[in-house]
Amino acid sequence: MPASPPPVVTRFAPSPTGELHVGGARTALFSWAYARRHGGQFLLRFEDTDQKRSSKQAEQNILRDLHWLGLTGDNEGEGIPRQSERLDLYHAALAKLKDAGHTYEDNGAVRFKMGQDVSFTDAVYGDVTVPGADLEDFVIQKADGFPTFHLAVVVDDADMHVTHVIRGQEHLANTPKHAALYDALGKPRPVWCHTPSIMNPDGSKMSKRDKAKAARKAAQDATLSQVQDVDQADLAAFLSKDNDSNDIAAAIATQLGLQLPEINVADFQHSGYTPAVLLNYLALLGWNPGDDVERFDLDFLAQHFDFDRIGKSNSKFDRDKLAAFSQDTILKLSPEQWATNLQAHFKDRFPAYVEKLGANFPVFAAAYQERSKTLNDPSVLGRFFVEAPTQYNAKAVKKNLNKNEGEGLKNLQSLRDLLAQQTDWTAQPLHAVIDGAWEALGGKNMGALAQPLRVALTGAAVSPEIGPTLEILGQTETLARIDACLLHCGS
RNA sequence: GGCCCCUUCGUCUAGCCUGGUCCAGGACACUAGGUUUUCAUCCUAGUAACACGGGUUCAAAUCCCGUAGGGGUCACCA
Repeated sequence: MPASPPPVVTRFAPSPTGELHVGGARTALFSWAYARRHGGQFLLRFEDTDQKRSSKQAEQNILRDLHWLGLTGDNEGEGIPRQSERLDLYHAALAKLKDAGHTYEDNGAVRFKMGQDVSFTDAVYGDVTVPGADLEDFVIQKADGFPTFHLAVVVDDADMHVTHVIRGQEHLANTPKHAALYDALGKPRPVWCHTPSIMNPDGSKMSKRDKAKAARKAAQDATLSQVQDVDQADLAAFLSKDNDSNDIAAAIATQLGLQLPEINVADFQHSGYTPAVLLNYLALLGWNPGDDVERFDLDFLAQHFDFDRIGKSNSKFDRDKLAAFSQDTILKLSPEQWATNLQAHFKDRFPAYVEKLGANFPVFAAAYQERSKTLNDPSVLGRFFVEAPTQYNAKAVKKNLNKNEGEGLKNLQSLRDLLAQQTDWTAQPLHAVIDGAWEALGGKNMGALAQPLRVALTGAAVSPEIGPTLEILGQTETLARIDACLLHCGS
């Protein structure tokens, strides 16, 4: 009887040196999906052999973001392994390699001898052969006694019975080393699957340093010499590229009113994208199910994901398309669900709106369901609901108020009187009032009334439907804004 | 620079393995028109790509070679 193949085991093994970025998230997603597809296990592990840069905080943040995405490791229950806590394992492996004559010391570090040609098969890039002459002896144990990444991954993956290693393409060149290590250790090699990189629209690699880069450039362009809450020395260090602190980048962005590029999963959450949308878009960056299917969920991926449809070339991250996906899912939500989601997000991000809008929040939400690409959009588009206009767009005033000898202003004045008498301040009747007034005026276009009103209420000519807009604002505020506008714009 | 990898509309991609059904399909973006009280939604239509040069073949986006461009890697980082 032939031995049945070992159960599929994949893993996501980030180094806890920073936030989870989209590239990592996609790797995790692919690993998760492959394991699910084959009824296997998806494991997590922290690769913290870099003692200087690793932190527990980073571990927590990565886990938080993974969970937000809906990806959980099957070994979280028993505790996620940390390489720093498995030194015995590496030392044992090292001893074995040493005994077999595979290693030699080099200034306190230990190197592994290469020399033979190495061949392996990658699930995406196919057969790879590297001549021994191109392979250098490499360090497997640092002078501090810690294993290097190369030794640790191999030992851990073997120990955890990982059958499929899915990781970024930058590891392709490391793979001959890993293959040689598996062989020397007498362990079966896993299937390697290297994924292409995710790039910025300008073609550069999307990296966690992009935020620092953008902030630095903006600070230099603005010849910024001081930043609130940032120490002078730290700022100087940041500006001279001595560090890439995201905190400093964020402080600069706040001071300059700059929008930093979204790179990390948390950035996209912050910007008002939902996990389902991010995951869907990310999956499509480098993989596709064939056919012309683009919109799908985790279940679909768990049923259809496979390596053979992963592309070989790098792809650029297209925010417009992400936004379109997001808008699409918002449109498909029931009004109740949308209002619930939006309120939860606003409580967290824009509490002032929740406070000010009060019971009107669902009306506010409904007004912006068709107008939002993200959960953040209503905070920008609907700012006038919480802040009265302080100035009026000149073009809008000219077109909607002043034109035809102040026709708009006159209409606004008569509308004000009608609205002042209104008792039922809800969208439907309010709409009816304007509708009636328009007919009474014998106008051919309701805009003759609605547009002057919009200018008065928002300072410009854009708002949701006029009925809900009035309802949300409330009678007192509406009248006050009309008066302010008449005073300001009426000559 | 050495070694390795990649190259279809502006972008993500289908098609390539198993040449003909591809004067190349979908999506996002863009443009035009329609619906509409503004914006948006929605509907309709449209622009737009096989990097280049050689082969092989009756026939090439698909196979082969070369060139160019892009990416990765060459750490006691992962």
